Amino acid sequence: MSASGDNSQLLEQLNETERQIADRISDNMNTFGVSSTIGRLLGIIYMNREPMTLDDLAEATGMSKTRMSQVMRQMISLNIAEKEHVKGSRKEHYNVENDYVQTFVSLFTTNWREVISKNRQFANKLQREIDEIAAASDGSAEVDQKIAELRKELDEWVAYYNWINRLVEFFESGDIFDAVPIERNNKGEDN
Amino acid sequence: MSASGDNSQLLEQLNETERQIADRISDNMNTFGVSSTIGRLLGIIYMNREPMTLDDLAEATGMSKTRMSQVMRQMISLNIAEKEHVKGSRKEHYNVENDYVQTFVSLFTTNWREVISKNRQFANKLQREIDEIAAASDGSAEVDQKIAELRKELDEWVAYYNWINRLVEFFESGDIFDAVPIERNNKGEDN
DNA sequence: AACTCTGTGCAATTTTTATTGCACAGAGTT
DNA sequence: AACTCTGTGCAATAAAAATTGCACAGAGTT
Repeated sequence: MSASGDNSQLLEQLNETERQIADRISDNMNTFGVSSTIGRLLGIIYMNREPMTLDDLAEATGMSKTRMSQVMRQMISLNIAEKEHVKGSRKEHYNVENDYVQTFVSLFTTNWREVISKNRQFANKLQREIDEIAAASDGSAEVDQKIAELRKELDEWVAYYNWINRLVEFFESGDIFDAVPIERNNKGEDN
Repeated sequence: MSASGDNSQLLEQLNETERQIADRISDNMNTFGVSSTIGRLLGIIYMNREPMTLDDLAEATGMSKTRMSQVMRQMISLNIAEKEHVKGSRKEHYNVENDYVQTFVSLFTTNWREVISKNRQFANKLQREIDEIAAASDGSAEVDQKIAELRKELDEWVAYYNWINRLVEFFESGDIFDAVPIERNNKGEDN
């Protein structure tokens, strides 16, 4: 019953809605402390449902191709995007994980693994330094007490990063989904 | 028998070590996407083991009191610091959670709760918009297919934030510690 | 009331981060 | 080989975030 003018107006509304979804994805990414353009590209590629080239992205965002290149590289190092070779095209295509939860897990584990690694190195260094100072100690109560304090601190530090380490493992192995399952198709479930 | 010169040199080394710990704490905070000064203050107050005033902090960091005020307010809103009234002093004192893991949990839950809230509002709005468009649909295959796509997207979105919501609950309730226990060294038996 | 602190709003400044434009290497094509 | 793309290094620029200095309100003190 409707004219084709209505049709194209509806389609425009639908596209606008898609754009809003992409924006929301982008906003979510901010919580991971990554640049907002990362979130934007993630949202765009996700909603596009097909891998995209740097030129596609530059056009979609209105930004420079150089920036697209920088951001995609960063996304790859965060494990939330990957290159995909499309035959017949010389351009690199980029695709993103299309599962929200999986993206969450990837970002979480990638970010924290890096921290764990640094923390471990630091704990080793701290251990050596404390031992060294202890060896040179003049035995005064003040020094000894401080050494004991630092030793305790070191213990807590080690316990901390070991915990994060196991936490990351818990996410990455998928065990998290036994404890906190993903409930799909449960309409109207809210609290 | 050591001279007092050795003693003060040792103490200086110990203080330097403490400073390194504070720095590491600060670096860890970056992963939560918060300003590095937040991490710095957290580290300083933590290692100080006593609540501190804005003036104390300004002196410890060499930064302005205004900035200290801004940062402490932010830390309080992130649930990782709190005001503490010290009698006999007119100044506000600030204290921080002294358990690394608990700080992690606080930041995690505070940050994501905010996202969940925004996502929930968004999902409701999206639902309404899709219904509205569907009601105005001209029944063309193209429009209907896109509407169906968006509906599916909405479902996934809802499943996603419901999952994060339950995840946050899992952390906040402490159930996470059944699944991933904190393994403390038996050395220091505090708490 | 007058006076003294203490914390913070606000605009200005500094520092950091994001973004671009250009050029050019390397790979693919003719 | 010469020629054409494609992605990226790099230095410059624009935008955003952090930081400061000043001023002033409100609360506590004399």
